[in-house]
Amino acid sequence: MTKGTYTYEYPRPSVTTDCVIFGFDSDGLAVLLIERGIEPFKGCWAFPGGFMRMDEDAETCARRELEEETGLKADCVEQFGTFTDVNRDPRGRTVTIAHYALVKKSEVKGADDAAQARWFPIDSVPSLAFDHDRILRVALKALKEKIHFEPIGFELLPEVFTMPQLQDLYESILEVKFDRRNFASKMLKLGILTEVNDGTIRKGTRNPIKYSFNPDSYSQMKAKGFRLEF
Amino acid sequence: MTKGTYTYEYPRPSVTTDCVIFGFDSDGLAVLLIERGIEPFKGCWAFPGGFMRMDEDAETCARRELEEETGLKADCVEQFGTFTDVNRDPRGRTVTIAHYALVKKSEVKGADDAAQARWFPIDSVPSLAFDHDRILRVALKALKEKIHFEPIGFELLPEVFTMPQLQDLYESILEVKFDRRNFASKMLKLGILTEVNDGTIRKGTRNPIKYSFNPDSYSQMKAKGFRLEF
DNA sequence: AATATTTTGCGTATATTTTACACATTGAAC
DNA sequence: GTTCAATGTGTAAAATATACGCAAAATATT
Repeated sequence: MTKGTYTYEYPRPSVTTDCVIFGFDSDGLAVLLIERGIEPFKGCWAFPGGFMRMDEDAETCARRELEEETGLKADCVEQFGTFTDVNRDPRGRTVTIAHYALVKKSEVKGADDAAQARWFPIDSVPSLAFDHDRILRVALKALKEKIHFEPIGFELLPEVFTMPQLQDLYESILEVKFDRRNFASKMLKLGILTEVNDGTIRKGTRNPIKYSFNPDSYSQMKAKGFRLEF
Repeated sequence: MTKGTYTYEYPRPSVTTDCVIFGFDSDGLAVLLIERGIEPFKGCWAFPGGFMRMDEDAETCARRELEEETGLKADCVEQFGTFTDVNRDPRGRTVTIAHYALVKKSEVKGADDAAQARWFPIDSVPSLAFDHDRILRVALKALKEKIHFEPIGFELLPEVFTMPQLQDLYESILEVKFDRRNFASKMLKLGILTEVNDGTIRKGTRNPIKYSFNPDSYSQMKAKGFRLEF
């Protein structure tokens, strides 16, 4: 990106993207934050993000910033809102197109590359820079609504997972408790899970059955029209 | 808005808002379009919209442009997506924050003030300027999803309406047919409708009962937590 | 004017879905 | 070894959704 002088007849706001990165493991839902090294809000935690280039669209920008700042490549990146408050950035008028990214925390290695990146459990997120507190609230709301219609949950789990893990995930995101048996039967009835035989013989019921998400069944199901209610 | 010279170190896209205006009457769902008087896309139909000022947020901008170009003041204006394709505007890099506005078509008088504004039934919309075809598709999808959770439908009806009208509205937006009796009982059971006594004595069943939306009951219901499924 | 048709409200029977819940098995904890 | 917690399976009851009949009167038809 070339620094120089760009002149316009009317003033223009800066356009940035921000990325709310959701991860999930046995400790529940978490978000990846970056500690700001410079003013404003130096030392505060914030979402990775940055200025949109003239030759990239918003999602491309969000993915680029995500990788630059955290080393992560997410499969699922989606915009959920644009934040335009006049005073949201003390440096000057800036609008940000906010995205969420869903990553398999189990596969994340590079997150530690960026020394100042850290996962925070969703209920232990500190006060954030700019209007990022508000952005996080909206992101969570968007995630909750989205999981009712699309199986985004599977983006957050390892390739192979168990029914209790899947239930934990839904319960973490939706902040409700389900009956174990009803959840399992409902989920299996959807027909988008494939039982994984990893060679080991399941002796007791104590060690759970392993499943993987079946994208083919899902596309079929989607084509027919369906409901994914929880 | 002052014209002049504004210089930045990095290039910036223009930021606009666009407004997909939905209206409803006995002919079904419709959108209000503006015929473009200048290039590019001169003579094409498009959504009202324009450049965001430095002292207004996106929703304020959308409302302002809406009023300037159509004379309408909508109660309900909400952003549903930001469109950022690199080549979406031939004049230069522009991102637009798209909103939908819901207006009571029965109360619209000023729409004809703008000579080149016209309502189009939703299934007779011509090919639009810029990427507005795509924006309309996304707007309709957003509307469909939204009506499942919030009673936005009432923004589109007159203050006083009948059950068949309400059903027509839901059927127009969701593109499905409901059983008349089941729809009515479901809707009444929500407890957000108030029967309106307009003095006239209802003799036959042929002339329908008049209702109005009760915002108080709705807020109560919302506070308790609820589902608005159709 | 007489008759047929459509529109509206109300209520009920049936199918489907959701919810609540008990027990047997076995790994883990002590 | 004994206790505890985690997992899989199935069933009965409750709630909800669906399908549909009937009567009254305005409107359309002849």
